[in-house]
Amino acid sequence: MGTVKNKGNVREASCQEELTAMRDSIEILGGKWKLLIMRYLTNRTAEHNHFKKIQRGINGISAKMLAKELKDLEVNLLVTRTIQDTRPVTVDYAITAYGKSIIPVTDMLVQWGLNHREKIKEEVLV
Amino acid sequence: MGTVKNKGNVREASCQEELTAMRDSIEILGGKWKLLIMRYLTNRTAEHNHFKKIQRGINGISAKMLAKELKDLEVNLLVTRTIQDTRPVTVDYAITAYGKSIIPVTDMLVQWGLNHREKIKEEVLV
DNA sequence: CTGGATCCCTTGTGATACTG
DNA sequence: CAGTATCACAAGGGATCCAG
Repeated sequence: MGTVKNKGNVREASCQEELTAMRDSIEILGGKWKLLIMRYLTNRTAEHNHFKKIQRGINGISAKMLAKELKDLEVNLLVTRTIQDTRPVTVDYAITAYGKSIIPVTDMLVQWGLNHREKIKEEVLV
Repeated sequence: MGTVKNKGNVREASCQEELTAMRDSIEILGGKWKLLIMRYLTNRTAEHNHFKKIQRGINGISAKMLAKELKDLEVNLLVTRTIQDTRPVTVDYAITAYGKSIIPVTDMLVQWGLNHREKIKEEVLV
């Protein structure tokens, strides 16, 4: 992609583009919680996920953090926020169609994490 | 995977395992730089990559950060560190066979980042 | 060139208390 | 229940100087 000058430069250019793209991804999805939240929501698209439920589902996250992270995700069109007309009030969060585009990312991270745990075991034995 | 008690619990258990696995991944690969470094190195397995060269390749990273991140990656067996017998001394870094296991992860992030940029364009037009 | 040491500012994150 | 406000601290990260 992009302007192709010659064999030597093509690769250079695309590598830099790759790094830039990764920077974007990391900026939006980075940090300790966002991908966990996204994964949690993708695993429960069938249910209503209100604030407290999500907080209980993601071990260790504080209300403050969860609120902030959800807001960020909403701004980036990855989740929706819906105020339910209940008493007391609840707010449901759901992953958007676009938000589902990050499933491959979390899939890879889940796999890698599981694999890494195996790797560590091996290393200890060796 | 894991112990299967009944239909209802299976999904619960595996979901928590997924989140735990992701936490591991995020802990090891998280932050602003590590995945960029890994990507940089995977794109240049054929070459010798010494410290300064990497720093130049990854826009904006300071020597302090690069040194720290490379050390972390080395501890986790993702990169190797080789002191070259040159004058003045240079040190080469290379991705390990195991380190290549994160290529799928960075691939997904690159793709997502590129895709996201398109998405943003669309949104602006709408 | 590599990269440790130091200083310092910014940001992330947690704890707690509080409001609608 | 949802979410904000506040305080407080740890971690992230930049700049600079310096030594092997």
